[in-house]
Amino acid sequence: MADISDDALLGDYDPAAYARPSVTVDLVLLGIRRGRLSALLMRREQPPQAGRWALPGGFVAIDESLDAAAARVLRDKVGLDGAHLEQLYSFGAVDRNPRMRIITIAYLALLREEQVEAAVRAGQVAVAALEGDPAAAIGEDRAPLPLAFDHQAILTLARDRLRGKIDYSDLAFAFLPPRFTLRALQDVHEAVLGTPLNKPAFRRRMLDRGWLVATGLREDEASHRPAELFTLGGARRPARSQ
Amino acid sequence: MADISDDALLGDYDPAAYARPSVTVDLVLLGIRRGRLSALLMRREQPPQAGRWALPGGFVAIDESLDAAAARVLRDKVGLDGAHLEQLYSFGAVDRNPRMRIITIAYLALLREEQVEAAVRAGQVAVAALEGDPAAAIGEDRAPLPLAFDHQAILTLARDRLRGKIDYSDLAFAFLPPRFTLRALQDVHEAVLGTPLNKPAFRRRMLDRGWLVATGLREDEASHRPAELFTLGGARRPARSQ
DNA sequence: AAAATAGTGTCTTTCAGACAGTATACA
DNA sequence: TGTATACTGTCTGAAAGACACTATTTT
Repeated sequence: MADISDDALLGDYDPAAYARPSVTVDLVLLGIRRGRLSALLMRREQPPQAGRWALPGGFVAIDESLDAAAARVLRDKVGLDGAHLEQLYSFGAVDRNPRMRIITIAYLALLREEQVEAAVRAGQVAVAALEGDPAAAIGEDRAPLPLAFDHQAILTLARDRLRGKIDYSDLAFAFLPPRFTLRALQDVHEAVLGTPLNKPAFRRRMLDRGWLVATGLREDEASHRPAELFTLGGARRPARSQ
Repeated sequence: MADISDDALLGDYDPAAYARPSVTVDLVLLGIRRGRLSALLMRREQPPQAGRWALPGGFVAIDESLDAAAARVLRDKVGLDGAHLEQLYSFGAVDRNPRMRIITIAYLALLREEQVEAAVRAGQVAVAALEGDPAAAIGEDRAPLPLAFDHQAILTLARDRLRGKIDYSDLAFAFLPPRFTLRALQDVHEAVLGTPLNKPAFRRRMLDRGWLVATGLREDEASHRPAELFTLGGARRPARSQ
């Protein structure tokens, strides 16, 4: 290793002479399903770790950016387009994959309910609720899904990051259709945080923020007083960086 | 690219057959110097971008983790040990380095004043104050240092992340010696945020947090009433994830 | 009218900002 | 005693939690 530290970026050192790690992107696909924060996972059919559940991922090509690789995996492996995608964290433990050295850049992808259902119908992925600490993926039958590699740590970090940012960022809206009620917005916050919130305080906070635009329209299909529909509008700027 | 998306992580696909990006770590070394948030930079002596200023960095070896690579660069290139190191973000634009495809995982390194001075004395790095938006590196002569590659974007992100986390995390203490006064702690916050803070409110907040332990000792070398020295103690847990 | 949820008014508590005051060191 | 900074008491205003109340729709 000592050789590698010599002026690697400063001189005309040739890294081709050394073995390089492979680089992948992995996607943590999150959505709200039945009032719970849930993740989309793929079952591994091949070794290593066949039968375990994994984040959809793929190698980063030599001529594509990290963001482009994440968007490609979303499109080709999950069959979705246009979800909110943001980089989460990079994982590079030497033994995180037993076959070879792989460094992965994990991405957070936030899906609307309809996108979750579409991905499930396409049959590529399964949905699992995220519960506990560290976050476990709980299947429909309430049994935890065994996860491959270090993917439980990645899921846990994704959920914790989302929890940390939900209150001051516009991430919550990535889970919602263009028009939504304040109740639906609160449901998203509550699902992510895993705790109930005070209704008047929540409404005040959201409306005072100035991001929401009332449409004058109301939801239908309600067997009670319908709520007003809002859109995310105009001058929003996150109050803090991540 | 289509080939690469095929079951890359699921099958027994061989990534060795494809060209791989190189992977480096780059260190954003930050410290407080003369009341200003400042960064340590190295002057590039060789092309590409000779004469520009860059973050210290190095290739990630095949058998070392990302964190280990960052610690090695800190030790071998900067001559420091034991600074606070945390991963910041990964940069992977295809053309970020004109010579070859390099993906870099940027790390944030926070230094105490004595560490900044030691690194400068060792002669490997120069100090530059971070000002403006995007963050510019301002040298001793008030002239901005030209930065190499995408390192201005990395510096800006580092500063913004630090600003976002300083209030609810324990990052501020990484800039301080084991024993410090509340005034020194406030100076750190003010330097990072670039704005003055209310003294009574700051004291209340810090003390109510329960992280600080009064030592009963007082600073010396003051030509006025000496302040009490505190240490970072006991049960601290960040109020939020990043 | 009953049921159910939308939406609001208001009291209380908490906490930050402001500012003036007291305390304690050295010169 | 003067000066400089540490440290605190207290007022005010902004915002969150709690809770009860009114409003409006479907059945």
